[in-house]
Parts: sequence; C-alpha cells; structure tokens
Amino acid sequence: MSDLILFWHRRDLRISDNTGLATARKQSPKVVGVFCLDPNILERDDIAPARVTYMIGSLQSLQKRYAQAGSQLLILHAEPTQAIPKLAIALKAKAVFWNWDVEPYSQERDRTIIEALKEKGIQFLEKNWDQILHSPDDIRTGSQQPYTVYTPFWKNWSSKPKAKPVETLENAEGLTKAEKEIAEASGVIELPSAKDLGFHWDGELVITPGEAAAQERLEEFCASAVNEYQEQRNFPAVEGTSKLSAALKFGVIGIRTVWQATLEALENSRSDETATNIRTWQQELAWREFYQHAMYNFPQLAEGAFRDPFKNFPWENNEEYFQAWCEGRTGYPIVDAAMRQLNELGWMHNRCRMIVASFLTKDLLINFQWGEKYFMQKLIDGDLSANNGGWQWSASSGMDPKPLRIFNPASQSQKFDFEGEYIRQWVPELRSMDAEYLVTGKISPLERHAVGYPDPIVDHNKQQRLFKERYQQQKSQT
DNA sequence: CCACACTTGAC
DNA sequence: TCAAGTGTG
Repeated sequence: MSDLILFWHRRDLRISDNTGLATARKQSPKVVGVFCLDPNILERDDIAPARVTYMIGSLQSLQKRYAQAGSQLLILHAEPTQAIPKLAIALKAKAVFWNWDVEPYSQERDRTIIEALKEKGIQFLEKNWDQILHSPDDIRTGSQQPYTVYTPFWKNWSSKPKAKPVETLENAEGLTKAEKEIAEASGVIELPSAKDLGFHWDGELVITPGEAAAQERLEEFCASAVNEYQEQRNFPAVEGTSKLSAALKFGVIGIRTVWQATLEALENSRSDETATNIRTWQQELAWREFYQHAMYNFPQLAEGAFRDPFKNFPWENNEEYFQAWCEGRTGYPIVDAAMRQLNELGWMHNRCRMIVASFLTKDLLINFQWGEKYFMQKLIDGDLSANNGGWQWSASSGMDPKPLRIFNPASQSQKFDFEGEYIRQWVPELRSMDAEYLVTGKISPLERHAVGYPDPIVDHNKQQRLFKERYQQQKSQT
C-alpha cells in the first residue's frame, strides 16, 4: 500500500494550480485533503458571516473535487496544533504538507505543528509559498532590505519571471474504510454549515463559492472588463472590477493561473491602450502581494500604525459617530451609500472603501483600527494583509511617503458617481433627488427631514483642518 | 551624499 | 500649485 500524505488546506481551497498539493501528489499516489475549522479564528470577534458562508461553500465544492479524483477532503473542528498532528499520527501518514502563509498567527501555529511532526518523524514542506508569486524573502532592495514603497517594489517584482500554473490533482487514492473509521475516531466530522457554526447569511453571496465559479469569473473578466479596467474600475455603479477578491483570499483560484490569464490577455490585446488597462490590473495584483510581503516582513503592522506620528495619535473615537458611520447615516450620501452596500452585500467597491476610510479617520477622527475591524466583521473578502494595508494607506499611517491624503466626499462623488446612480441604489430615501444634490450633499435640513435622511454629523472642512492641526502636533513631537 | 521619485487628491 | 519628507538607486 502507498504512503499517505495528508494535504492540509488553509487558504488554498482548490485542487488546481496548488503548489503544495502538486508536490504531494508527485511524492505519493495516496493524497488525502484535510481542512481544520480553527476555533482560534472562528471565535474571534472580527469574523464576517458572508466570509464564513463563502468559505463553507468553497469547502463543499472542494470535497466534491476530491471525491471526483478518488480521494477525500477530511474536516476537523478543533485546535489545529493538536488536531493536525493527532490525525497524522493516527493515520500513520508519511507526511503532512501545506502551503505557507504570511500572517503572524499562521506562522506561530505552523511552527508549533512542525515541532510536533518532527518529534514523530512525519515529513512536512518548509516555507512552500503558493498564494503569492514571489517569496517575500526574494524581493529586496539593493541593500537587501524589504521594500516599504510600492513603486520600487513593483519595478523589482514585475521584472522577475513568474511561475506557470502547476498541475491539477486529477486522481489520488483515498482512505480505506478502516482508515476512515480511524479518522472519525481522531476527530474528523461532516462539513458543518455556516449556520451550524453560528454564522447567519441569508441573502445571496455577491461572489459565488467554489473553484469552477472563480475560474469562470476570471475568464469573463479577462474577456471584457479588464480591457477598460483603468477607468471603469473607479465607478462604483459600474461592474468594472474583477470581483476575484474572495477567491484570492481563500485561494479558490491560484495566483499563477490569474497571472497567466493577464499574460494571455496582453498577448491578445489589439492596442497599446488595452495593454495599459491590463497592466493596471497586474499592478493591483502586485499591490495584493506588496501588502502580503509587508505583513511578513513587518508583522507589527497588524498591531497598529507603521509611521511614528500615528503611534500615539489623539483620535476622538466618538462612539456615536462610529455607530452612524457603521450604519450608513452620517448625512454624507456617498459615505452612507457605501456603508449600506457593505452591510447588505458583505462587499464594497474599492473606490468607496477609500472614501469611507478617509471619512472615518480624517473627518470623524476615529482610529483606523476601528474601521479595519468593522470591515473584517462584514467583508466576504476580508483579509488581514489587504485590509490592514488599505486602512493604513487611508489613515496615512502606513508605508506611503506622500503627504496626508484627505478625500473630499463631494469631489469624490463628482468624479466617480456624477449622476448619483450609486447613491440612489443604496440610499433609497434620496432616490428622487437631483444628481446635483446627491453629489454635493447640499440638501436642505427641511428636505432631509422630509425623507428621513440625517443632517451631516460633522462639517468636512472643519474636521479636515482639525485633523491637519493634530497631525502637525504629532509630527513635531516625534 | 545626491538626484529623483513618490496609487487612486484638493483647491 | 501644493501636497512634504523620505525611500531608493
């Protein structure tokens, strides 16, 4: 009988283009998948029902794909540092393979598991990267330091050749009946629903779970919207973005597959203009990777501000303002539309993520970490590196040597939702108003009250002056 | 140490 | 035009 290799899926919920899984299959025909529902993660207070629902749906389709290949995906619901070694020992596995992750929690957990496996002589893959195109140890400045500015990172990163997608798991031997019983005795359970885990999401998901849906989404995007990406991605009322964020967060699609698709789109592009649009999307993929490398190299990013002036910033942290922001009743139409989209869909257009983040930090003077956490509680694609990177960028507390960037909600509406289409969609009480009023937000108190729409909770001009003052103060003190 | 450059902006 | 001072080569 062949040696068993357990492949531990974490944020790589697919059998195609999976580097660790492909390596496992090359070493043995008997490869069985395992996923551990981790209470350390699921019991945190920053978990979104939409995200768990997407994850469970993707696990369902992953189970089907394993079954089609002739093997199984086993489910555990327990502390992984105990449950993974326990299962491997019980099944007499030769090895447990998995793909490496940049998050501080994952790295600590994995080190503990490696110690336990080593003790039992069970093999593992050291630092096998899968969800990024280059190892964060490989992208360095001339003085061997990690990059802290995007553009030089991009120049270096984009000049390096990228790996092609790796082989799909076409067939594998699974557990025997007797082994299945051993697995069950070692904690393997049926896949629970999101509801079983205490997460309720009743609406439709804005992104369909599973490998097939992600692949389809990629092909559809690369066949059309990517060619006008540079401009169209900015309009929140337009479907101009890839909507691949959740699939990329959970590795429901492989990043090499995505990159390959950009190269093919470039080859097929008929004009320089189209090529520029595709390259703009490539740059967004590089941003994702920049933030993952940053998290790996500077794990303190997860704890708070990166730049000194923001380490002890005198935020107001007004609870009522925060509630108004969360619920989309700040009295600023574009901000409220965006927050309501987030609450209803578990997803927000990227342009609006920047607008509401700027508003929370620069206008309401609330610590970006409050907003960062709220996003994690709602987003289907919520990811530590990407979310933290975005929030620190908006707060001006991150890796951006540029001056303060304060978004004006009215100018943003004017540029990106000039007909008020997005606002009307998400703030129904304003639906009958002329675009001019929606965009400028200059709606009289009388009219606001008539439709039940709140007065602005703060004055943008006043608040941005206040923010700048405090920033200058902090800068001189540090 | 110098020269150059720096996601998405505002006025 | 001012962002505004620092990362990077």
